[in-house]
Amino acid sequence: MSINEDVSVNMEVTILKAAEELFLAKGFDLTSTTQIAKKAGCNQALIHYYFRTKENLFVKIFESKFIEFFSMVRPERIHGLELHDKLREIISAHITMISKYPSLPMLVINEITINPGRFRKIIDNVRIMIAPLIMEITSDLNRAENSGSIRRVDPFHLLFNIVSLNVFMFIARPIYIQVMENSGISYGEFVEERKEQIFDFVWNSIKK
Amino acid sequence: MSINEDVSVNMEVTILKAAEELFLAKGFDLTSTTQIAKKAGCNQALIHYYFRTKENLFVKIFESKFIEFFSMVRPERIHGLELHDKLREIISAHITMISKYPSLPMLVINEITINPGRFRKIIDNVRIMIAPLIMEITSDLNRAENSGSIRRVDPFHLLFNIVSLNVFMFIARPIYIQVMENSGISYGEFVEERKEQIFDFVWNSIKK
DNA sequence: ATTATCTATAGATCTATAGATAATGC
DNA sequence: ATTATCTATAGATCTATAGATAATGC
Repeated sequence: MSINEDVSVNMEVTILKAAEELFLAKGFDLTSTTQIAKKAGCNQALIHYYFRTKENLFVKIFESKFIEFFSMVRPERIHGLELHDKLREIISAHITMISKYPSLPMLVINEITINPGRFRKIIDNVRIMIAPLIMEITSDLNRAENSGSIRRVDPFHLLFNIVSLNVFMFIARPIYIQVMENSGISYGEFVEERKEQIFDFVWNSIKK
Repeated sequence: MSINEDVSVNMEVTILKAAEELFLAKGFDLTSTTQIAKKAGCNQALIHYYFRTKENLFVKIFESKFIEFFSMVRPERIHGLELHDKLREIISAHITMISKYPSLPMLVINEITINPGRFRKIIDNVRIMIAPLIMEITSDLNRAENSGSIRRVDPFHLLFNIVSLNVFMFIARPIYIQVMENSGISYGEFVEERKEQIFDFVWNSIKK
């Protein structure tokens, strides 16, 4: 049960790891400092010694995961590509990125539902980080449209479609697992399959 | 605050209404019987008099919403239609259906995440209810494929795509509202717009 | 000396029940 | 008499803090 048996390691870090695991799996409200302490292998008071409040600990983890998550977005890598390859690359990279923290989308949505405003700062940052990507795609779409290689599409709806397709499978994972339980195909295989399927679906929809 | 000032009305029903509103908005764990009692305008013990446990009350509401939700699926209405119109109709009806309880998808996913197995019975029912719809769509797709009006598509992935597109906007509603807050377009308008956009996106993807 | 860790506990929930009182149906 | 509603409270959390003890760095 305890995350780290090696006493020589910093207990502050051990607590962070234990808390991360629990917060990602169950969210803020359903995780207790008692559970975190048990998993980290210390007593509950030590958590407050290092982080003062449960909220502090949560925000620390939440922000660091968020930054790590969005720092995976590397728009440079896709710069020179054709629209076709660029979209394939974006979809695949986005799904790979979420795969690393499959419960993060759900956590973000839940926490924003429970406490909108708490993450305004974070949302603003995300908006700033993804703005250039959106601008680039928009102008790519316009160019492709004018050259006649794709039909006329609304960039906002196209991006919303892609995000819906990419994220939903992670949100619905527990249902998928229950419904598909003896279908012989694992969840990881399904995710890989979706990368191609989603790209094909998107590309067939916009190409002329 | 209290849901029903009319004393002549059955308090059992008033409690159910108050509980429904709170459970749908915040889920099982974040709703307390104390809050339900406050909203219903009675004391907390009365809830246990009528429903014995909080869990009983929750399951009662959850199951009734689930049944109401899926009873809106009326596959007869789309029977005679061409694939093109049938898909348009299914997408529009599905979105309308969710619009009535926009927080239900989130609730279902959260509860299944927290307690998989608790809703096995319900999931089995859903599987049985939607099976004929899936069969029908599958054979329609095969027919359209053979007649050359659409390209070859995997029915499972197509349906998963449609569900992703239809449901995600409701799941992500709190984020959408925060991000789009002064964009001038209301959430309801956005949902209406999505009905057309999703259908066009889907149809363009599969048509030949 | 300072920092890390523990024990103990206050104060705030929350669910569920026991038992008293009020309202209703014969 | 029966059913509906209330008050009071037990017992189980949970977060946060105070204060004691153990470990570490000079």
